[in-house]
Amino acid sequence: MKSLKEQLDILNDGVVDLLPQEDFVRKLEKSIATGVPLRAKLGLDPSRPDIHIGHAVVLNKLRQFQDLGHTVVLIIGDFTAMIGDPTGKSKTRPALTLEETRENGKTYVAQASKILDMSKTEVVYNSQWLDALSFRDVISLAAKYTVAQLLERDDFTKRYRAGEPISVHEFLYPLSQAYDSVAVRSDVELGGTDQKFNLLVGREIMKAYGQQPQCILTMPILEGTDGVEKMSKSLDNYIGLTDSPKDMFGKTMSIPDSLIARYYQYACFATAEQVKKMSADLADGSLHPRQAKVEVSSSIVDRYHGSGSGSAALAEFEKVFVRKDLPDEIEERQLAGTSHDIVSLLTLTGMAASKSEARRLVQQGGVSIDGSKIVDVAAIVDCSSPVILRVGKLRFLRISGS
RNA sequence: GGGUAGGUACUCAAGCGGCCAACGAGGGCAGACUGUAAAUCUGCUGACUUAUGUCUACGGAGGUUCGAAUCCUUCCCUACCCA
Repeated sequence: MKSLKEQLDILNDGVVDLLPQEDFVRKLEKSIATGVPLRAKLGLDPSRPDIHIGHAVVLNKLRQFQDLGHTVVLIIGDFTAMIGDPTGKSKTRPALTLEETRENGKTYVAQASKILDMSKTEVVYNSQWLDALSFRDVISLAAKYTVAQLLERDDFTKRYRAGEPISVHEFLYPLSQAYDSVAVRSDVELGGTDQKFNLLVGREIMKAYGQQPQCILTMPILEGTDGVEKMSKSLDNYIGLTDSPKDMFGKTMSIPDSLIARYYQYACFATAEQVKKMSADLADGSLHPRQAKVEVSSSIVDRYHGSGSGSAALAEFEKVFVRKDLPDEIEERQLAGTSHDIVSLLTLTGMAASKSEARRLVQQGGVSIDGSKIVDVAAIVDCSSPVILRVGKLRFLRISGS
């Protein structure tokens, strides 16, 4: 096992908060002395099963814990997902069935295993203990925290001031997450900076249940490919762990320059030194931003698709966007009939959502067949032999009629 | 329980009897420029056989009117104040 200082250096790297530091030092000392690994907790929301590289920021940190010999406890929030939306943001997020949450949980864990060492990972479902609580238990849990304390949470404060609704179960949400910490006897809970409040509630509640309170560790929230909003699937600015090498590469290339170093630091396995060097080189102009992005993109692709796949993705990228060639692989589509007007072709293939949209695309010059732009809305396309339909810059389809 | 202010397209937000498929902003899409960047600029952004056309839409259901997102009734939902 590494020394206290070595561990602290590694674990503090890149974090926003690790609180309280003294407490954490004490826990580490004890772990080193007794040889008992720390239990690092992460709660996962299985309402959406796809992990993106934004989630990976925290998972990377967990991996460091594992590499130092500690244990990771992944909690699948199946109970909470059954109840529904805790953020109040989307009123429509449907409550999931138990089966769905289990299924999502599995997918989630499978994706997480691309980063974590599963031999040092415990996976548990929080319905296991939350389902078992009686109403009396819930009240006694709720009695351990006050409304004023809950209202301290940033988004509650804002919504309350703005006169927006806050449901009681939303108050219960941080409490149940905190109870998870009690149930798994967490030593340290990780999360994005937006989780800070919830993690701290865990600390308080653990004390109230007579346990040693957990420490909390927060990691930055990675911005999505738009460079502004946090990465999320619903904003469609995410890079998924299961994205194809091509997409992964392309999406990473499209991030704004200001994010390059951040992605290098948090999405790749870059050391603090390397990040520093890249930032400096970018700043003094010795490294072209595009080149830096190529490095970051390849590194990300390599990481999730195996080494070598990054350079393959780069080659493909150069081909399509620099030399304007067609991509290697184009999705194929069989259609009945050998000639269609362009509008039906676009809607039949799903390249446009409606005929109006299809017309718009054509009128704006966004549609081409075999490389030549279609300008006439009423154009008839002969597809007795396969043709390449292109919409916008990125969407290709090979169509053959029959 | 009482009072007040509200519920408009993906989001925010105008409109308050015909000129409203509904101002504006954001987002999205397409085009120009580029490093597939970002920023910027231009256009589009309910659907339908593209038609000075039809249909569907302004919380739900009814009603008044030649005509309603706009007026009335009622129901549902939200916040705030009072109890």
